[in-house]
Amino acid sequence: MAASNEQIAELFDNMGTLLEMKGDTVFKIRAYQRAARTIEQLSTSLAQAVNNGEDLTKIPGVGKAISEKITEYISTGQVLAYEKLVDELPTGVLALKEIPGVGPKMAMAISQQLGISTVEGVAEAAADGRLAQLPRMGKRAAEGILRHINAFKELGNRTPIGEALPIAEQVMKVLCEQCPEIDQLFPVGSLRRWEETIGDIDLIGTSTNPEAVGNALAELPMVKDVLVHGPKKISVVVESGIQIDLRMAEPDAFGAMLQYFTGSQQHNIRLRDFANRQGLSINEYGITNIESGEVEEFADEESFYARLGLPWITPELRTGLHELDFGLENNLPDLVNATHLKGDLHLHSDWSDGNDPIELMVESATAQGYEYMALTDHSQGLGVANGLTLERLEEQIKLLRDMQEKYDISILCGSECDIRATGDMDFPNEMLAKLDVVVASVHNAMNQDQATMTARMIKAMENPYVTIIGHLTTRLLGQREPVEFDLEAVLQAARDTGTALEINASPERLDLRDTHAYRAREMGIPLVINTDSHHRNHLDKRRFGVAVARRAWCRPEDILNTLPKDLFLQYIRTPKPNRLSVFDERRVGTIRA
DNA sequence: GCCGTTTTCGGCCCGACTGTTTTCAGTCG
Repeated sequence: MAASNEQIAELFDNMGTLLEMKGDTVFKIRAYQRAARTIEQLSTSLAQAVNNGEDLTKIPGVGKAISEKITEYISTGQVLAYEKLVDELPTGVLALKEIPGVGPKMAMAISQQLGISTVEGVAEAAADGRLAQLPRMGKRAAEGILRHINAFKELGNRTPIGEALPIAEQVMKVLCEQCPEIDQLFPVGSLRRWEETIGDIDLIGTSTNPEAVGNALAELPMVKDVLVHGPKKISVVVESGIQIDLRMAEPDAFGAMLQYFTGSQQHNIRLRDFANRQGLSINEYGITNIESGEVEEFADEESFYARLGLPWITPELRTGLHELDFGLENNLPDLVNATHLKGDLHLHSDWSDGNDPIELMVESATAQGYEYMALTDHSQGLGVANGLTLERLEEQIKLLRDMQEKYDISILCGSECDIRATGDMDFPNEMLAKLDVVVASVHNAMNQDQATMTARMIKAMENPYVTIIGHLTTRLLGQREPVEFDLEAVLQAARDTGTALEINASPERLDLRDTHAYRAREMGIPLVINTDSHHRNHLDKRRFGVAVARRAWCRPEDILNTLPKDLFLQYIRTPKPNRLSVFDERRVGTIRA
């Protein structure tokens, strides 16, 4: 199994940390960290790039040295310079840095002076007083670390956006009720960028009485711990274990504050570097002319970016990878949003494992303003989900055709049909031919090796009746790893066969993920944003799928279910792969970076 | 270690907060 981009990114992350522990120059450390962040966001496989003999130094932040290390890792499975560093430093020291509040310096001190190499060991040393004996440590600092270890155990590192966003919305609502003097209050950070997982919930706001807002947050009933309580910044932990940071800003300088706290860190570093070259320096309060020392304030982000000669950049694109270059050329795409969607093509009813009767699902789709929807209950093979037999599916089709006359929305007959372990579909083609939409999904035999799984997926796409592949990788965020398959080969088959791929908006899936969707878009594969709703209230989870599409730089014309009804029906009624022409006609060019 | 509309050498984002400190290092984002 070739090294994945994630593994390579982790290696360079660790490399940076180890160099920091060793006391190497900060710029070298940053170079490794920057390369790690960039590699995480690549939409193509580095292993494949190396095998194709591509020039890796074209990747921003990757120069000669890092390029050689990537090649070494992919061809030999290790990097000698890294192994050497690991040997030089105390064992287990990397694990200690995982504790929030413990950085490289403290990890080294704990490791060298106390001989501790595990998180549990640190907890013991914090409890028995040894930790407090270290230089620049004390009782309070040791207590803080113990608290962090306990919180870390409870929740792990990051929270899926589907859990974090409702908490943020609830806290903001209660805070606004308690403090009527709040003028503005926004989520920022990874939440505003719609990342799939969230570290902390970051909020910023303006108020005529900012201190009162901070105090009110500390006093909220759901707050179980206050970590930091300064005049401008407050950090608390709420019951679910997630941390909330609140910063209060001056209204006249809100634009700079909003920009700064939205990040990402890499975006901000590149933006500040860009500003420096214009003789300007950026901080969260405004833009300073380095020569004159004059500070300009900005009430909104548009004017802030405009001062630097850039268009406003939507938060989903602020990764620090290509967005500044595209902005400079005024080439940023007009991204898809929820109002562009004209239908949802993956919905379950209580005929299989959904919660609600068909009528309620139809009404819910109508309430979203959709022109069409597909009911796609599970197929017979998925017994645990009460999958439909051939007979029940026939019955459902007849029912749906009869129901149609009562509704304006087009009700399409569909199935979420299992892709069997062999790559065969769970229903015979004679049955599939009677359906308008077939979403083909993997639900079992997920441990197949890469070659078998790849062949299985491609075989499914070669079926003339398969409209869409559902949740391609089958991952569950934080719970189940994606299945192993050759992404590039599968994407190529999707394009060749005229099979659409789903962006499953269910926040525990988000599958395709952003980088995969980015690559699929580049290859001209029709993408469908579906909610996979099992409840009438789940259709508005589309916002999570829309966010994935936006992070993948998708315009409305890159998304199949933005097609108006007539064109969409024309698409599904045209045989594969010729139906692609209906999709392609709307797309003028492709954004490549 | 990376990079170039000042540069192939000499720069490299910026500030808040904490705890242990009499001026600041470490961590975080």
